[in-house]
Amino acid sequence: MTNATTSPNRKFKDAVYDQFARIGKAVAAPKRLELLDLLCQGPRTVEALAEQASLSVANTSQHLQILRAARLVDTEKRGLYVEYRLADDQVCQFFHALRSLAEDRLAEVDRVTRAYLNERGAMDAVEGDELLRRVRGGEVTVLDVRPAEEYRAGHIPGALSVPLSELKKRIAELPKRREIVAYCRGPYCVMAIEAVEVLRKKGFRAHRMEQGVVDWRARGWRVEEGEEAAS
Amino acid sequence: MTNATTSPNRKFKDAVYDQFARIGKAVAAPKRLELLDLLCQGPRTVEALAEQASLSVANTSQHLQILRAARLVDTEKRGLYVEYRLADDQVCQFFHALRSLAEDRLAEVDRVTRAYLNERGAMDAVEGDELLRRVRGGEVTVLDVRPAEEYRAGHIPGALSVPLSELKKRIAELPKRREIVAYCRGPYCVMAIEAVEVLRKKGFRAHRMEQGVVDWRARGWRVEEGEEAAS
DNA sequence: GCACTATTCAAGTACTCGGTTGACTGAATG
DNA sequence: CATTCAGTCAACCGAGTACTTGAATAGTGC
Repeated sequence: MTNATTSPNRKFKDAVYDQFARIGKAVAAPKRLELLDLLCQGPRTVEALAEQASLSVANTSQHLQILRAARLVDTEKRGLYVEYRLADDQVCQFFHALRSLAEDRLAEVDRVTRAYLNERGAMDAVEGDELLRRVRGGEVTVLDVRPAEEYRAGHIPGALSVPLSELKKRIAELPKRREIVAYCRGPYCVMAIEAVEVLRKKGFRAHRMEQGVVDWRARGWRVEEGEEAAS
Repeated sequence: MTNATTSPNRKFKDAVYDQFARIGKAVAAPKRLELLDLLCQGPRTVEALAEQASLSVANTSQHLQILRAARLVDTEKRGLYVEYRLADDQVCQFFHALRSLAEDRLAEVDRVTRAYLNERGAMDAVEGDELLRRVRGGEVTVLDVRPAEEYRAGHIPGALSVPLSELKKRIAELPKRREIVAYCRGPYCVMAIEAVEVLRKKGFRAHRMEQGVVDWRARGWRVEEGEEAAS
């Protein structure tokens, strides 16, 4: 079949697919996918990434260097810190293509999330597009419960920034009568779930929106940057 | 930081990213990417895949089972053979997203292909969109040099099926005056390159089109199926 | 039944990968 | 100038992976 000395065609193909596999290998580890997901929300330091992905700093650094070797992320030295960011918007899109491929093809993804939501006490069914419509129409108070930096890097127009960690302190600021919709990083981020739990306990009418800023942007809708208007 | 007993949030996230990584792991091996690429052209038996990817049958079977476990491919028993096919069109799209990410981000891909083309004797620069326009306009004779089954599974409208293996025999069928454009599986498939070499040696005006059927379809253009009209 | 074929399974080996630990670099800060 | 802090590097271990070889499991045709 293939003779002992591999043909130049074969060599070429092997070389090309080896290159493609560099991308594949980079996204073959769950923790690297988690890091990519976080970086889709905006740039971050190694330490921040390590904490948010529950990794040691050394380990995080190594994963990031693998991602950098695959040219998926870039670094920038900012004073004492090293800031990691996605190398290109295409990377974020690719991550989301991978994610939705997994959602569509692997029934386990759905199973796992359902199990988790059940365990947390039967979250109501997400209302999907109807909820999005009301958010867009400004019919509800929209809460961005992510850390303030991520809000600054981009948020849904009109959303208030109330990081989950500050929610209890600042709960008095929120309008009691109006319906509240909380969102965070996306469908697999649990901050909005917790926020809704807190809000409901205090008597608010609160819902969780699965979509994050990235999904919002993917639909071609406008994303606002910077601080919110002074209240 | 994270206490000994991992929080349920962490467990959930780990479980979710583990699932995503199943897709990642599936595309982490160059040979599996090559198999996926081949399957993008149409269904095939294990043996055919093994031969075209220069793998042993047993090894091919194992790779295919990994792809199947990730739900990227499906099997169908056809008499004595097992036919493997992509589980969904989304898989093909995902493969192409990965490929173009690699092309855009990894300079090595370009370097490797240039080196190969040079070695083969300075292929002329591909003319890209201008060539595509002429192909669409029917201004040239279009040659599909892939094996006949692949032609049948889908080809560029109006293209003639002349598998590379039969080209020398059937070269008399081709119109001598008209310009010929040959295509095969895509930019990293070498059959069209070889076809053009043969044609030029025989005095034809021949060019290679980088794009394959998949790229054609990705642009939203019509793809024809089945045999060519009797000549 | 029998031989034949396409594919899969099982076991073994060399290699790679993820993660830990601890030392190291290089830029502020006292 | 020593200290502190963010991040990286190096060495190591256990688990996993790609590929080979040889046996086992279907279907087909006689």
